[in-house]
Amino acid sequence: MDSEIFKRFLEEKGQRLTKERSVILREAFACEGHFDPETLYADMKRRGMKASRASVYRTLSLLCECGLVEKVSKTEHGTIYEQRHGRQHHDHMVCLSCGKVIEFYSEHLEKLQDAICREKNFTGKSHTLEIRGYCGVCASHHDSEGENANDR
Amino acid sequence: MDSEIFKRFLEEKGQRLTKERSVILREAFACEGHFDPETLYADMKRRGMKASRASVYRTLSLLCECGLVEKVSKTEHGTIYEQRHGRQHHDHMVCLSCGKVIEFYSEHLEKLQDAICREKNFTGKSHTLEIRGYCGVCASHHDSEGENANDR
DNA sequence: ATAGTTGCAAAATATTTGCATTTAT
DNA sequence: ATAAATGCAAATATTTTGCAACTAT
Repeated sequence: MDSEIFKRFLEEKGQRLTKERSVILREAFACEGHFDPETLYADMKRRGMKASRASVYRTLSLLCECGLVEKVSKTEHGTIYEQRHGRQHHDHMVCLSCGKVIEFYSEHLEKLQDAICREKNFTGKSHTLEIRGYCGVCASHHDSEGENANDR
Repeated sequence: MDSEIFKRFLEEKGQRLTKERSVILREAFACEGHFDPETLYADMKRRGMKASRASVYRTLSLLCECGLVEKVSKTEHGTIYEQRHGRQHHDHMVCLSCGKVIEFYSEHLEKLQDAICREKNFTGKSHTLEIRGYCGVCASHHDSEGENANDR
């Protein structure tokens, strides 16, 4: 179980798995995807669980440290985290027309990135690859329209 | 010239290319790579050019709007921008510790993405790949310590 | 005169930290 | 009794915004 992993991690540092930390861990893992500290805090409050905003931030740091959670990116609306335990890595294709998200994974792609990191003397910890374009369905309807110029 | 593009863009909106905006544009294009608003502002001041911090932020927004500059990512140390005009596509590595951005380009990587798209029947138009981790300098400090990327 | 721009200082946002109090062992 | 954790409020850091003064047409 995830809380066991966290507990062991904390004990190794002479720290404790408190009620508050358990609650925050549970919340983080409840949303099987991405989350940000404020939303997590709000959801927690709404459900009547008690832990302060400061504890949310402090606990998320710890969860990152032990690898159960990972900082994915920073946006206008704050840092985005995702729970990492038991989830396999994948990348995304996003359809510019219908918004569909296609997940994919390529071993070859991963290896290639490792090689590039080595070449640049960079210790890669995670990555995000988003390919924007048109899914099969939309691509066929697409020939005519003028579309947005968000290309790179 | 870049300032011509900017000027035309502004005039189309009924706005003006002021001295301050010119200075900021010049600064942004002076550093042939990445920059953040604070550094740009500091450099500008150091060189004795006059424009307020507020104008820096306001002008960077405009430059993004017209495509001469692009927001690359947000780090602990602020938003990173890069100048886009006449520059070829590349991807990024971002150091989680010091915020440094390393550019890279791999033909192989591009080809591989094309192949994956074909496989998924997806028509790729553009992509963003960000590899997060630790640059050579930070990685070495990182081994010894207890894994804390919160250096200030 | 008018519409746009500037700089400043205050506000907004997100996150971190100092500290007195509380909690677990 | 001791070490650690909590909540709060204040502090930071980055960015945005309101507004009075300024500038170009």
